[in-house]
Amino acid sequence: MDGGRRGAEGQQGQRPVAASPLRRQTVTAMVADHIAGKIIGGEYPGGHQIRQEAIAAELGVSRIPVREALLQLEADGLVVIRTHRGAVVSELSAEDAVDLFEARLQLEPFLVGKAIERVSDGGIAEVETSMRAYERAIARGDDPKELSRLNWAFHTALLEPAGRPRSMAVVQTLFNSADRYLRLQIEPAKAQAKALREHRELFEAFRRRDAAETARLLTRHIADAAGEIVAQLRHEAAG
Amino acid sequence: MDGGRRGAEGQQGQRPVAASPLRRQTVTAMVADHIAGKIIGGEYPGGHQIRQEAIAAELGVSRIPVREALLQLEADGLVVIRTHRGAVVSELSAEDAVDLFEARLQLEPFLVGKAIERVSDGGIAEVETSMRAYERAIARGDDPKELSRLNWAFHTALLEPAGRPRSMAVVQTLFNSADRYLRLQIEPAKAQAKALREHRELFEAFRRRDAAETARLLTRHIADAAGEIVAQLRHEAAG
DNA sequence: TATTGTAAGATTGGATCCAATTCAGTTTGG
DNA sequence: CCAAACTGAATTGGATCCAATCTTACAATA
Repeated sequence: MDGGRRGAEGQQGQRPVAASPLRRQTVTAMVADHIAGKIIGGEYPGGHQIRQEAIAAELGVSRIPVREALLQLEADGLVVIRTHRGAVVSELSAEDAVDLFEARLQLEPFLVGKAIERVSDGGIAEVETSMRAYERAIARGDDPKELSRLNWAFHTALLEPAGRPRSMAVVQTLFNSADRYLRLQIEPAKAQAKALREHRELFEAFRRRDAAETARLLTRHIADAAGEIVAQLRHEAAG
Repeated sequence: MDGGRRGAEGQQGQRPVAASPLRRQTVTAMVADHIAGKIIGGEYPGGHQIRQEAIAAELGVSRIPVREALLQLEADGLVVIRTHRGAVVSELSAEDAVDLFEARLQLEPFLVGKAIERVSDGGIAEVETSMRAYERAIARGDDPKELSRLNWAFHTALLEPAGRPRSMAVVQTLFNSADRYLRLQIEPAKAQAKALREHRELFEAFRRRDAAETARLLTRHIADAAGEIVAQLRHEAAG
């Protein structure tokens, strides 16, 4: 969800402790997180015009960090900037969704295979941890934004052991660009139960270090989500 | 090579013609192109510190557009920015090269397959055009930067008909990040002859709309380049 | 009426100036 | 003699102000 924004050096310990434990955060990074949150949370829908002055006033900063934040968000695929016309929350056509998901389908199964080749027991434990966190969040009925974050954390845990940071960054961007549309699909209880079951199957195969099976499950997992999102987008476009 | 920088609305007709044909270019875009050129051309080697003030003075602009240009270049993978520490031309380890090229190996053969499904006769003609432009440039002995640009134009022509702009953007970024290291490999006459032969084979298979063969050739083409670059990087790291 | 031209307001792009952080060299205390 | 603390310049991050561009509404003309 974060996209690797720099500036935050760790958790943000809210309280003003003495000898403040490194809560250094550049204003640009704060603004970027703020806007990204609104977009991912659906508060700024696709097509929404983002006015620099409005954001600046809202956060009590100047327009400079807002502009630089928008540039980063454009790199993450969340907004589109046109010269002298400002930033608009990027919209996703059905074709774009197919585009993004098929790219993920090429990359993620491959990466998970590499991950299984190299993963340590600790890495497997981390996958289990993030899976359980996701399950707990569903049980608690957490909001979609949090669910999305944890869903992505699970995917990250699966792929991270591959040791391919550049590919991971690409996959992250692809995910970010479609993320908020997945939110609609992940809400219904039925879809949640399905995602949960698929995550468990994935983890089981991963734990057994069964590369072929894991790749197959991951492919199906992504393709399923893609199918539903594309159907939804086509439906919206028609209606 | 461009990465889709905005601001240029067409060719830049140098002369100050009456009714100037839309030579509008934002300063940020100019600066970004300038720095990108230096990096790709090898003038700024990996690890080189980029000082905002120096660039600003050199181009006679303020530091604001320089900073924003650097943000765009970071998205293109050409520089790395660390808070309060400025931008450094990104370096490529052998592991990074493997990372980048294997990602391309997942995406490009897939995309060329899609391209063949959908390509028109005009699209095939464009591939031939860009291939011939590359051949002429080699015959003329053009500089490595120009060769790199034309090599990429050929790849673009092969993949563009797939109609997958998001995937294309990803591939472009992956290419940009390794591009300038390929320069070293592309210079020797022997390597040039090989690249040229492979391009011809690719075009032939593409023209026949032989998806399987084209994908196979493209895979080998990319893998070959990857192998040489990785070997070179390992050599440098050792020596 | 449809189209073109024009002017005012809104909005973004860029320059200049100030603040915060980093870094290199030096000093100080052990 | 070395490590830690300090001091200054160098450098980046951010605020304020000005310029360039776009948008919208309205008027003029065919």
